[in-house]
Amino acid sequence: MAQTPSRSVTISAIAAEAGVSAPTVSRVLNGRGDVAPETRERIENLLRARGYRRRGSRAAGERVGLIDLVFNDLDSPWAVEIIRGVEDAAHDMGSSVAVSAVHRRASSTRQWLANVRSRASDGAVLVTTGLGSDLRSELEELHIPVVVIDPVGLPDLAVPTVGCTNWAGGLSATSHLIDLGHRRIGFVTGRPELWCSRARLDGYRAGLETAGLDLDPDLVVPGNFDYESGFRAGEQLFGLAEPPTAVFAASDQMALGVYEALRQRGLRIPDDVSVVGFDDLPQARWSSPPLTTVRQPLDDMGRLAVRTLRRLRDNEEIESPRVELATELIVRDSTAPPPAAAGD
Amino acid sequence: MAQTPSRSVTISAIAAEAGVSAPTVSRVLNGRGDVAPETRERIENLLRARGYRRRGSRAAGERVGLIDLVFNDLDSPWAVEIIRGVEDAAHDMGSSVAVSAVHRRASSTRQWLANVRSRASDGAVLVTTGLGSDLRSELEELHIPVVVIDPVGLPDLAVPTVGCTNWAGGLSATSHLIDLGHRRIGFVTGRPELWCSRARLDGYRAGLETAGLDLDPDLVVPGNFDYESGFRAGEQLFGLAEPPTAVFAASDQMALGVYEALRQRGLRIPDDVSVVGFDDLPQARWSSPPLTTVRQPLDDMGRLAVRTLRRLRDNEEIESPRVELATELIVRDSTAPPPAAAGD
DNA sequence: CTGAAAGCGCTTACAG
DNA sequence: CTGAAAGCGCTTACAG
Repeated sequence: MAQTPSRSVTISAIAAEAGVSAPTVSRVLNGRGDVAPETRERIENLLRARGYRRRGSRAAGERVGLIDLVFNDLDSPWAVEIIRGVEDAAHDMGSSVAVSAVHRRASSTRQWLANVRSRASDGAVLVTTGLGSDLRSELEELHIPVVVIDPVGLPDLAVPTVGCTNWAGGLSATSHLIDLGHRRIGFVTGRPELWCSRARLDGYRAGLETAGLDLDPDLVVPGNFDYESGFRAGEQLFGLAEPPTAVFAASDQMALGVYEALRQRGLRIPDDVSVVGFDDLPQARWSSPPLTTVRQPLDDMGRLAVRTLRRLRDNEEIESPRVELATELIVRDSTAPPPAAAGD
Repeated sequence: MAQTPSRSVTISAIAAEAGVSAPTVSRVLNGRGDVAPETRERIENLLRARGYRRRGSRAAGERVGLIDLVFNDLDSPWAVEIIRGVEDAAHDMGSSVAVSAVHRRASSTRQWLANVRSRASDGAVLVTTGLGSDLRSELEELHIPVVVIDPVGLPDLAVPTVGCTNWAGGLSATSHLIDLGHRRIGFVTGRPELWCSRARLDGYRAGLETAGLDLDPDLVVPGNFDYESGFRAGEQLFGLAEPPTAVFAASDQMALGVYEALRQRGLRIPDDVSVVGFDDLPQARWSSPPLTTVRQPLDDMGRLAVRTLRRLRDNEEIESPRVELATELIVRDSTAPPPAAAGD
């Protein structure tokens, strides 16, 4: 897993290997027009294969002072949390953070890679929601160390990954509701194809099991982490003949959707129904009532990712390719004993 | 206002001016120890005065492909909105965005400047909440073009600034409530030292005046844009003998604080009280009920800032040192006719 | 503590 | 379309 030192991947090295002169390679790099198509292709392949990166007059092992932080897109409500952590840790080592979103625009990734190559950086932190493994291999070709932050939890051991304990989080949220006296607890799932969704669901199951409760399949409704899906799930749950007295949503966004569904039905939180989320975005604190939720330490995950990047750069050992930080239940005002039990 | 081309601010130029050799300047730049203190100081001053920036083997006018985006800190709930816009526009011109927070840590700014100098960038977008004009002048010394995004609205003509129409926004929110039939409308102010707060307040005043309503000083309570201050303002307003039927808060955060104050008093939105915010953060859409608010086009402001930066770089004309983008009232579910008027 | 010399990585005319 | 030569911005030994 040690990075190829890439000491001598210079223009002239590439030129020698390609059997051309340095200026020709330079022309290819700078997109000048007048290079024979086949020469260009040969050189381009070589550049990729050898992981060429512009080094200007910098010394071989010198730091650039820049770390790439790559998102799929910047709509994710937790993006800032991660940015903050990454910026903070990077700042401590005198680096800046280049934030990019590679999105939908497919051409985008290509262009972005060209840009990364020309301006160089000391490493990349990828925030994946299925951020293409193709991107990862392309970056590998640039011989830039890569760490993946994975709030959605796809375990991939080919690359160091930072995540959080989704299962334990799901368990603690469920246990909290059970401890309050709830017996019918709804669950709104995350996107089923993501591992974190399964882990949270399994945590919910484990919580019920521990308490000797049966899982009622009607109470598990699918969501995709979005507000809207939470809203629809809420409508479905409270349209049931025997609705739950509490809902655990696998994201804060969905929990807020449940809030709105409850409000529209005239149900009060937590008097009539308790709600728990997952993430602890700032919004959780500012919702009305403030949301009880499972905190995912996104900023710490960002910090750890940067520190891991540094170890990779320095060729130090990485303890484990996958590190999970602890989640923590944050109890606020959206949970209370169920109405029936209140009279007990 | 045209930027000094800084064509020839090279190490050897500085060396010549300082009466030393190039290697000595290089040593100062790289923080090597063995330079006489007074030589070092002389060179450092010169570097600053001439705006030296490392250029490696890049050609004179060549782009670095990096834009700095500087926040005071990354807690501001609108930070991502701006990041998204800046990233988008930068991406379109093949640049990356280096996001930094200079915060409380005072040493920070110095170190950050050193880093900017060594890695270079094509320009800087500062997001100010009173981001020191000292920082701005330091950046000027680096001869990096600077544009200020100012969601809080300090007009400063020394530097190109992008803002939004705070006054018009305040007016439209107030008129909306009046049109619904409200006559007692509370206002929660922003931080009084910021211009945007005054502009929004004046928009509120103008709205009342247009409708021939008197301003009741009891209905104007101070806030500081934060959630907590909104909560306290809500408590104060609804502790009045004659409370308002609607509240216009100068930020979404404060509007959400008002939500919570109302919930705790058992008052319903919009049935009992209408609430309007300002900003249109994503949270506004996800609050319960979804918040009617004045949209501040933060992403567009970011995009415009980048485009202005490019014009500065290319020495093109800037139409105006201060551009204000239009705000827009977004009507959602937190506003309705007042309870009394409902029976009319 | 400082400079003359050599060298590195890259680009820019120029010539064919 | 390509290369030999010159040159630029910077750094690294080396010598004093």
